[in-house]
Amino acid sequence: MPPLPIGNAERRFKLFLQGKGLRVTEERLAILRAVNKLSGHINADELSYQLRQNGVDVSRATVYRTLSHLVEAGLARKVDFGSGHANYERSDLADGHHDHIICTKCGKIIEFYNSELEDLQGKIAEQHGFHIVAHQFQIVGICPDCRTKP
Amino acid sequence: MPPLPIGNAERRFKLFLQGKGLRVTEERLAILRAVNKLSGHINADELSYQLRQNGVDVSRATVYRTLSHLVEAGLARKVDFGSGHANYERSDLADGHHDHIICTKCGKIIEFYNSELEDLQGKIAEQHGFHIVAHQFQIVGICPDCRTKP
DNA sequence: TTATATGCAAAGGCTTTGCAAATGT
DNA sequence: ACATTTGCAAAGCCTTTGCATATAA
Repeated sequence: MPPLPIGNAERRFKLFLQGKGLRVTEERLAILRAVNKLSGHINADELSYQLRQNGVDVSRATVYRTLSHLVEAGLARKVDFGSGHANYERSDLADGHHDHIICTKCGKIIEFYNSELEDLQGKIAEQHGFHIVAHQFQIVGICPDCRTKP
Repeated sequence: MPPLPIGNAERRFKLFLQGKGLRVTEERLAILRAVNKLSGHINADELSYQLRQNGVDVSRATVYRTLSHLVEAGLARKVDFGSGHANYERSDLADGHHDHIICTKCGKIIEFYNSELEDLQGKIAEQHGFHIVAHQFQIVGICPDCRTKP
């Protein structure tokens, strides 16, 4: 008998909410689903718009409040590209961690995972006596496309 | 005969300004000096306040405008810790590049330089065909002090 | 002299918050 | 039933901008 499908984001979110005495609302589930469908990044405004396109009408306030919960529940990550607004990405346990390369010309964002980097992070933290919580690594550069074009 | 003291920030800034047809004003020099005295980070508001303490009265608007110039001139770096406001640090050529470890408990920020990381950055960018402009690396964790205290 | 810089105050984004109405438990 | 959530609109931040005045070149 195969194990139940674990890592189910919806169930995890419900457990998280219930565990904190918070309520499982349609709005919260809709936002979770939208985030969970993401392959890249999104900001609160885009998320609001996308939900509305799908017939779900949630206020920006609720989007912001729910995104915070998702981050706290470990189901989303907040990433800051210095653009003036926060971006969010899905953080499925199966996805694992990744970092970003950003093109300054076209704004393209590429995700990558590099195990050497993960190891190095640990070494550096250790050297300074820190207990790691997370890290953020961003490379800013010019992508192949923009290098060949004017 | 020893060489002239090179890397003089004030002279560099003047050359930068003149080269762009911009003017060398007292306000701009005062802001440059304040940034150049920094050992850590500062945001626009703190910088404004600090200048005022020293008897220099510059508006926040000018502080923002000048910080942009300093960054463009390569004399300051803008760093984003996701705190909702931008931080700036001195970027003396002699200082070289460095990254940050941030304590989530007390907010302490430690700077470090790691050559392996610099190399790795190059490798990763190359793998994706990017031409590097810069990178940002931040480790978020709990510092030794906060680990021993409650 | 003349184009640029400054300061002020207003406007702009993004995000948070207070409150009454709606809703999950 | 009742505490929590939602939506709305207002308020809060940080940052940028328009415009008249001041100033470097």
